[in-house]
Amino acid sequence: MRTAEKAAATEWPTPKEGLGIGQLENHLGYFLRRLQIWVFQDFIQTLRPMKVRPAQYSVLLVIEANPGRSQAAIAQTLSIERARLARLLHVLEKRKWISRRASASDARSHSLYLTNDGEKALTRIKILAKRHEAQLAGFIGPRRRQQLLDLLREFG
Amino acid sequence: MRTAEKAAATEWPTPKEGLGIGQLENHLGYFLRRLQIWVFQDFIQTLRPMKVRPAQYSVLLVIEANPGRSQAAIAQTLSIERARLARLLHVLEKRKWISRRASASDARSHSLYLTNDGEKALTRIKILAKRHEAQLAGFIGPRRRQQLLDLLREFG
DNA sequence: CTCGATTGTTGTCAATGACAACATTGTGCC
DNA sequence: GGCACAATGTTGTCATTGACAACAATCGAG
Repeated sequence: MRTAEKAAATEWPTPKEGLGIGQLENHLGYFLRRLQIWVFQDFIQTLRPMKVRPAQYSVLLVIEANPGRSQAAIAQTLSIERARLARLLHVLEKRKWISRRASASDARSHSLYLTNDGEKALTRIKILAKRHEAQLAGFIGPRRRQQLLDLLREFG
Repeated sequence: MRTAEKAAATEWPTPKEGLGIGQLENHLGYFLRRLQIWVFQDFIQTLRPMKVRPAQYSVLLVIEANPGRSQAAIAQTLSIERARLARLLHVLEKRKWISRRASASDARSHSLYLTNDGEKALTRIKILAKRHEAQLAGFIGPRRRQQLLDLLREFG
């Protein structure tokens, strides 16, 4: 039993082609990262016509879903640092996709909105994002994609 | 039916506390990245006593599982660029954890091995890594962790 | 042998996350 | 009202990571 335990814990199948990954097989983070990299790569490629990166896209969607909120609120929602969000917004503002207005209730904060240009752009962006999601479903299978989404969504 | 479709596609629950994330709810990449960041953060924190980062850890495990292989083979296995792996190995070599020997069959390539120090360090590293994985199971639940692992492992 | 491919290395650039400092403004407390 | 402390947005800096290009040395096919 002791030897069986040891064997079960240390032996890993070495595929004929390529190398084995050893105990990485037991690490969720490894596979999580590999898939995440694939997903982001595909997203960047698919969204290249609009030159939108994942972080920018997430900011646009959250502003769309919560117009008029402050940068701090957006940053907290997306777990982005305020400093980083400020720079992201600077780019989006230069592209005329968002506008910062002075908040009526708090002179420190800015209220964030999509501009008309931003809404138009987001419409096109969403079409590409949908295509990306379809490609992802093709890569890992629609069923597995939904299972992963359900599992991960529960503690966003 | 048309209105129902539209409602199902555009309305999102806005939680009482915090902001909604809009159509990000439908993007696997978003949740994938959030969990991956949590996992890596916890890994880095837990492994801090050994000052090992995820990439270094993965390299050590793959060398352990495939001693004597070339940098190109390791890089391909982990989908790391040769350039990046070279710099990673420089650090590991300075810490006396790995050794590069001239390959007998190919003068261009190096054969990679763990040193005795490297094996000893890896033993301690694995203990911390196991602790990290336990913490992850505590965070998302052991059952969900296993489900995610099974789902993700199928197309490493 | 010659030409193209492979291997390891170095340099550079962009994106990202982390931290610190700062001016401005809000809030709680006396 | 006045004061200390917190929050907000901004800028600067640093480290990590991935991507790409160039290079010398070497291999392999023809």
